[in-house]
Amino acid sequence: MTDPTTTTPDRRPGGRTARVRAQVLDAVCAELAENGHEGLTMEGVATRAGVHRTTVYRRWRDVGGLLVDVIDAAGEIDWQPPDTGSLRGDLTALNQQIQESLVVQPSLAVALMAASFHSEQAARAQTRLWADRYAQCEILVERAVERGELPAQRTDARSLLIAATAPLYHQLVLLRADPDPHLPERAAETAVLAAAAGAFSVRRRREESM
Amino acid sequence: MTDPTTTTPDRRPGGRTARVRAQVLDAVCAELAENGHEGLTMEGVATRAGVHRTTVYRRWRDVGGLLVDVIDAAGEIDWQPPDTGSLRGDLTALNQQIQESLVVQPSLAVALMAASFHSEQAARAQTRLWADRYAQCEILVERAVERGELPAQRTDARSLLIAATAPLYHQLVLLRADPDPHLPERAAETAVLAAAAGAFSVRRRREESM
DNA sequence: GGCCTAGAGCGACAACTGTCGCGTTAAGAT
DNA sequence: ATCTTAACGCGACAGTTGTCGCTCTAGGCC
Repeated sequence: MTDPTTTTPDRRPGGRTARVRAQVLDAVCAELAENGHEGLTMEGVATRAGVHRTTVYRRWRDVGGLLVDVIDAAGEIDWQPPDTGSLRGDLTALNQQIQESLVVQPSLAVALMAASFHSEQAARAQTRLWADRYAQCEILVERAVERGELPAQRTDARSLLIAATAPLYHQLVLLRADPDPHLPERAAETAVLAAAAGAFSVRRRREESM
Repeated sequence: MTDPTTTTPDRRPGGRTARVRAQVLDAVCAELAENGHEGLTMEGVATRAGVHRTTVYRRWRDVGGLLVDVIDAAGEIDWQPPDTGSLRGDLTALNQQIQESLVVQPSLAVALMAASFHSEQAARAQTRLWADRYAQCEILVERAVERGELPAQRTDARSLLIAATAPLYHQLVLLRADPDPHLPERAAETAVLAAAAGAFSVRRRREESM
């Protein structure tokens, strides 16, 4: 029945344990969505998951531990960057996805960001997730270069992506401005114009001091 | 001694009351700086301020109330946007100020941002402060137009400012990247290039759908 | 100087949070 | 089927947080 090559002398990750983990993580998301990151409490999660407080404390230690697990789980669902046929279209679509995730009520994304200030571990998990996503998105820039939309001169993909997406996060998360339906497109377009003007060309990296 | 025209029938804002307030607000900043937003507790503030717990609870209600007061106090110190003689220089200088405020350890700015997720009131106070600062900065753009650096065609100053500054906040606050000494200048330059390419011209506001 | 009272101090209290030791359940291996 | 023990359930516990009623101090006014 079990694979004889894999000896499991110690850990016991299946059955009840796995079920408890699933219940608890579901409960965390539900609580986050319902009460925001503020209302996320060990007690509440345990109760909603139908599990004893002590269990949650033992396995996840604190709220930060719960969030790490949730964030890591979010990183495991596979996500593909948009592919619309043009850089501007791709960035706009990407920004629209971002805007939606930040604007939807309740926003798990915002709750995770807010909550990741609570715990160093959660912050690191969050950082890892974002690094992955931005790395995945670099293909947008590569495709644009192949299509000839950007000069063959290599472009700093990451900077371009940050420039395109940062205004959304800034407006919606930090400045808490009302969502602007045109913002995704305008931010994307701004980045494309800047790229066309050579703002992200790698050659610029060599200091041309002010 | 007291001004006879100002009748103070109810409130009693002077003397001990004012002293207590000053002690408490100082204590909040000290605690924020020392233990981060995480270690900010009513108890700790009261103790450090040499004041009884109940007093803090009564006057500020909760941590959010304390932060509102601190943020509002920060808004009262008068701040002037840089004036270097060129748009690129101004934005670079602005970004350098931002980067420094975010990177310095401990960063009161980061602590306030993180903490403003705790309380709706603190978040609003924070939003007000930022709105003020960005409004003040619009003069950078006006001066650039007067100098002929930007087309006379009106430019959306706020969008330009956001585009120039957002990458800093995004990298340092949300992505938690290591500070890049060139980032302030590069982000400023990117915004200037985009502006020169017409990315923020008001005419664009009329929808040219994708 | 003396009076009035806003606001601070104080201690007691209930509610909540996190920890611990021990008994029970069921996953995994034979 | 049976055994071993990882992981969960449980109740008890100390420490912390926020509230309340009361007393006392000192600011503002005469």
